[in-house]
Amino acid sequence: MELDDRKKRVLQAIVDDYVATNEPVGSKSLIERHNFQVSSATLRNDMAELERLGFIEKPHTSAGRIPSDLGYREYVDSLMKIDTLTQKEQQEIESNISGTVDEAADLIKSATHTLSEATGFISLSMSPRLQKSFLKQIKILMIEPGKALVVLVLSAGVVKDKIVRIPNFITDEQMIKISGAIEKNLTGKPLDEITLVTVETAAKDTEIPSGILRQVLYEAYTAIKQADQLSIYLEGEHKMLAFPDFSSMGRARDLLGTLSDSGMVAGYVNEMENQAQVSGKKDSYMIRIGQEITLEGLDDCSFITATYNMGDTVSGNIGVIGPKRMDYSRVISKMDFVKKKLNEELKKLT
Amino acid sequence: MELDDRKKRVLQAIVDDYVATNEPVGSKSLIERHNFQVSSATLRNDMAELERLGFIEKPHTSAGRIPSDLGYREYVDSLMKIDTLTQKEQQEIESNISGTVDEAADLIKSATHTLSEATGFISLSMSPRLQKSFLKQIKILMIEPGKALVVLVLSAGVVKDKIVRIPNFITDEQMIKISGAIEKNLTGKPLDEITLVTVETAAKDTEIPSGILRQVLYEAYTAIKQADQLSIYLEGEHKMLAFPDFSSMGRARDLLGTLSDSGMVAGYVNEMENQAQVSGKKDSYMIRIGQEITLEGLDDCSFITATYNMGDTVSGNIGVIGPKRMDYSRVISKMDFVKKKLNEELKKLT
DNA sequence: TGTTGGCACTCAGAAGAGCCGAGTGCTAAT
DNA sequence: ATTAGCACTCGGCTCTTCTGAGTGCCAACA
Repeated sequence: MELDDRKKRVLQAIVDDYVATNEPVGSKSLIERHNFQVSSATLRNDMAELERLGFIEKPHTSAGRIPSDLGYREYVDSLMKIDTLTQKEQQEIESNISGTVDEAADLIKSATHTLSEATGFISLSMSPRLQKSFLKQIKILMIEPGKALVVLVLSAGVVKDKIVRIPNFITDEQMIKISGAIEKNLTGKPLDEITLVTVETAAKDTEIPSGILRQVLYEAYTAIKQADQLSIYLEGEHKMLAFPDFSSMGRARDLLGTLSDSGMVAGYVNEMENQAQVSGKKDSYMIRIGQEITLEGLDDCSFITATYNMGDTVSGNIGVIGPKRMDYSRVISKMDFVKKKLNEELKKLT
Repeated sequence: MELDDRKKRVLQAIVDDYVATNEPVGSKSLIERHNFQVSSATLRNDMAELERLGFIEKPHTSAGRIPSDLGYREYVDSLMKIDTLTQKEQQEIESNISGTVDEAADLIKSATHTLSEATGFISLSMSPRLQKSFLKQIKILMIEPGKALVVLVLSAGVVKDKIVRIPNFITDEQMIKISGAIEKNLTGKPLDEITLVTVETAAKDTEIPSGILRQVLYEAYTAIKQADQLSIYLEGEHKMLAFPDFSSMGRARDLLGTLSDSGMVAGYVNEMENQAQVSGKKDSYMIRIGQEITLEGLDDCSFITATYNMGDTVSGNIGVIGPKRMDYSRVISKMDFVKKKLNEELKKLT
């Protein structure tokens, strides 16, 4: 069922007006604000049709119409055109993201912050998926008898460390040997190709008794495996309280409650990313609207994400969560620009 | 002006009832719930007196009384008695905090989480104040030409690292020399005694050209200085939305907005800690009620903190932020127990 | 002097009535 | 297919009234 041109314009106008005013929009106000060359009665017919098709709905009999989830979906898929940012908007974002930061994590955080500031909504970032990054260096440093520090330097400028317990009687010299052997054999390997076996084989030509060795290697292995754990960072949650859409408090609580479970949110972002990969995404962004979001309490939200890249093989996500009654075009263009800048800056770190 | 015994009981009863019901409490309901051996008229006289003294107030003429900030203050200072936790409550906390964690930061986080769960309020923790910790190890590892990693191992099991830029042409051998020299001379020094001069002198007997050396040392120095930056961790913000005390949305937004500025909150916690030190605190906790809190939007909250210890010289804070209409005794006893457990576990890491 | 019963008074909040007006669907004419 | 016209709907605003918990105060009492 294809919408004719005018109906498309009507839907578009309804979304635009509703986003701008937060009031159900009626046929008459539609005529006033947009110059349709027809009468309000005609629009009423169109609106009845749009409602029958599920694109709009009315909160109650005597009110105007508001877009349904499907309506928003149609809007973002085929009706809206993405704006370009003004010089000033670009500058504001640019000046916040670029700078003299040497750690990728800081850069990503500052991009997240900028994104929340620029949109006025909740922003988030996922840490890079490091399974595909490779080990540039690995060192095991003795801290004190029984305790050592595993330091991993990964491609794309990421460093991870972990304190591990080791047998008490291992000496500095032994540890240097082990560390050297592991480093020699694992450097250059992608994280997801490193298994416990790989690690154990890596150190087999040291002449350390295998009992001792095993435990150290096991700890080194877990440190490596922990390095690619995903983490999520959220910012600007409180901004949602400013929107009338969440004035009911119960809704606000559900929303913030769900978001406080960062594991769950991270999982959901991952899912979005995966689905986009499978379906051969054509857009630079992924978007979920209202009930499409399976997280509890986000029924009145839209969730927009994009993918940033760190080197050739490693990527992560940034995203925005806002009321589904949002200016999609503005948000998407801002997110896109933030992503672009972030990619550029990340490249400089490589 | 000392309160006589009955007036004390009245104030106590008012606080208790108001905390339990969130309704202004009147003379009659006071008689019903507590067995005062006098009539409601007598209590009315007492209440008038308490109001004159500023301990209680009425929201409007025809309502009961609610405690004022001063009333709560009197309550926590001299009226309440701290409960002891039940076996079950203790176990719940214990099982969450102890465990096999090797990093102090993780331990503190899990204590914070437990604290929020146990109280139902916002909890927070400050990272340990590391100025007084001493350097156990410092290593500078080459990552690639122009880039190095400074790794600091501090007393009390804290590790910090920082990627720094260095002159391109420094060789591995040179770096090992520099690293060794710094380590030899700085190990064992408290962070706050290390200055740029200390660092520069530490490496002066390497035979590296001083131009090159200077930059590396400067970077090492900033890495050290960055290590003791305070950070704050907050959890459970959304829980506040459940309380009728914050149902006005505007208040909720102000509260969460203020809390999202972590630097500001950290500064305030610091201030509380310092004032407690100066005034020779006698309690194991610090408490600020309502308007006593200078942070914007926390007028309806109480802010309770305690100090945890990591070794002899290093300490940090944990705390709870809840509605000032809270069960102080319960919260304080829980926080105290969490702190105790946290201290025990931290000790194990040393 | 502290305590009590009694009484007039207050006032927030709930409940109900009425109105307004933006918006709708439908019909008949163009 | 479009339009004018019209009867109808109903959320939300205002206004009023009512209710009841709670108060302050006074005069009597122990």
